Amino acid sequence: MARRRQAVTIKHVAADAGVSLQTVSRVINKEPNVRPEMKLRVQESIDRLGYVPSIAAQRMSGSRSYLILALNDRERTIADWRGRQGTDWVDQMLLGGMLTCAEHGYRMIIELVDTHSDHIERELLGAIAALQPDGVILTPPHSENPLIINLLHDHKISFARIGSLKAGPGFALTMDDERAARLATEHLIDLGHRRIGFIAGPADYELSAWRVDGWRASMAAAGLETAGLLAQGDFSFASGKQAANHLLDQDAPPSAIVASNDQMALATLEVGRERGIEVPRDLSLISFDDTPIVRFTHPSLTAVVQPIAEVAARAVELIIADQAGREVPDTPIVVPATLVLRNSAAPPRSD
Amino acid sequence: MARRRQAVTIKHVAADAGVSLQTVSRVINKEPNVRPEMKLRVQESIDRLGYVPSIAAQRMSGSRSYLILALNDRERTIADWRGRQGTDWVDQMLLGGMLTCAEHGYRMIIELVDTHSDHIERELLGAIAALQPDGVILTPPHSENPLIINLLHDHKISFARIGSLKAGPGFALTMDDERAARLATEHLIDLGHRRIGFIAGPADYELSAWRVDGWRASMAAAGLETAGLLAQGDFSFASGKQAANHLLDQDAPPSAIVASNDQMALATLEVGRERGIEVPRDLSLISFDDTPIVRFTHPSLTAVVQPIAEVAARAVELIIADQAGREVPDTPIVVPATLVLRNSAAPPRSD
DNA sequence: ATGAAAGCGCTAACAC
DNA sequence: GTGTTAGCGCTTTCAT
Repeated sequence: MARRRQAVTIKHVAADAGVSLQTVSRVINKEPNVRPEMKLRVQESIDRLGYVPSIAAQRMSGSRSYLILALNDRERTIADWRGRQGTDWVDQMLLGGMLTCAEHGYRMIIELVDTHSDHIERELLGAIAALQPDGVILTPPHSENPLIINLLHDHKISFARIGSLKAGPGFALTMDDERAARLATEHLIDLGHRRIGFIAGPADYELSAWRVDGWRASMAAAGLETAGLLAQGDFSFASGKQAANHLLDQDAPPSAIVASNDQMALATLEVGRERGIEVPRDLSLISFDDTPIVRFTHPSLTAVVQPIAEVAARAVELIIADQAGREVPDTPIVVPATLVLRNSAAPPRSD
Repeated sequence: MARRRQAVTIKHVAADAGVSLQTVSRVINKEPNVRPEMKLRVQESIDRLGYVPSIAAQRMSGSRSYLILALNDRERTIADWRGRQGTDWVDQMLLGGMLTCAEHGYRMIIELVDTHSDHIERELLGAIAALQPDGVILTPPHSENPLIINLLHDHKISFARIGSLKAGPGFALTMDDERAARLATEHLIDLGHRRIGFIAGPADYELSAWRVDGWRASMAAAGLETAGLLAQGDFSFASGKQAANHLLDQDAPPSAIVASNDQMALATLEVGRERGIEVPRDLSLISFDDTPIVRFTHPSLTAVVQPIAEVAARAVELIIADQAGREVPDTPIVVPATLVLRNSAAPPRSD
């Protein structure tokens, strides 16, 4: 409504310090070719006047926008928010990403995009045109979407791909899902389990396959069968119930199950309850994600912890380093997941 | 790094449609004085070219920034994120706020500010200067902070105060905490409780007092004592334990307790467990907030549900309406909290 | 109803 | 090392 102009502009600072706009600009952007005393004088004026550069104006004249976009899947994110099941993926992204942004004078903006929509391109172009972000963070299931990757690459926008191993444009960051699945599986093997079931995530998440790979690898290394022990889920509670029932309906049901996410683990817990199977006495259970609620279920769940905040922080650092023209590694950054032991995994019943 | 210019600008559209910049601008901003046919022609060019206005440029020339800032308390928000206790305040703000923003072509940016710091003013001015937001949403405990309110008012920025009843600059929105506390208290009274304890929140949150008021009012209306039944907490788990112990140490301990937030309710539950007091058999418990975890505790908690998403959505609508010069109500918007019954409240033991 | 010109705050390119 | 100039993409005036 109100005609709002910047109260203190670079002009005011320049006048106050008795220098040219350019010199002020140089000080702001920490550019060379300013005598220390000049720099000091300008900085004093800036502080005294409380001057803060306008991002819009900076962006207009072709410099950075100091904005980093974090892309998340619209459908799933909204469903998580609505469902209020404690999924704190976005919060952890903000914790790691936003705080790291702030350290460098950047801001992070959460942006939701449709996975399956064909106007994903239009959506993204719209966001880019409107905001002109300096960088973009891709999260599963978008991290290896060729449409998005090419678009970002063509626009010469720095971007990070969380949950990806692929080389190519953009920085890959991974929590090493394959290793995480091995961690979980091996823990169960160590406890004495021989038949360990696995509930997989949906195929449009690359990490789903990696987790299955990890489980397969551990089983193979221990000389254990996997036939009939893999069930397909889609990360939803309903699919988890179906998968758990499928596994437990077998003639030789598993004595332990690893679920690819918390919702499906919760579903497995409920299926157990329905069937009179007690966890962990009759069935051991390990989940992926370690969202808050799994600490409050009965029993609390042994789980794979995803270091989302840490990964988001690293992603932001990579983008900013790239923006600054600094060298960035071109191999995937690995921030390994860990296993937290709680009360849902125990040795199998010796019957 | 890369010199990134807008791919498609208003100029391209103007050229493509064979009209002046001004006409395109008018179409974009839905201004009057454009013949329908012109409008159509321009719109076609816009669609074909995939043109999206640059927020930075719009902002530069003195119009809106289409940015709304959601201010949250830095310390508490970060603690919540780190603690991973399932607090989903920010998520619910995003759910209601961001989606409503999107409907109107706005974006929401989460901003953290220090409550107690004296550079709160500098911080806020910095955010305003850098981002030039069209609106700001204040959340407790900032909703009635005179420093912030005056600053925003002086800058003629539309703002909403969530969890406030005060008239004055900015739009007040409330979940009617007083009524919510009555709801909880009366439910316990209806169950037959006579001695109902209350664990209050910290004084720097206005809503803390309102909740106490509600409890007092209900108790008084039912002719019940409140002496010795009020304990002070600060929303932390630790303070909740202390408060619960204090209440239960009395000669005539309460048979029911209302806690001003989930953490303190959880703490009360734990204190009960430590003292061999079973909920709800020996002690009924109602919590405020209804964050995800209280559905998974044993027993699950009867709780006051805060319609945060709804309030955030309304706040955004008010700001946008104000921006558009539309009339906005100057009385507080009330989005009442509700009570969800679970398993932590039952009739008192008849001993 | 439409167009032309001026300028928003800042930086890049080029002078000095 | 520092200043000057010319835009960036858009919305305001103000003409027509």
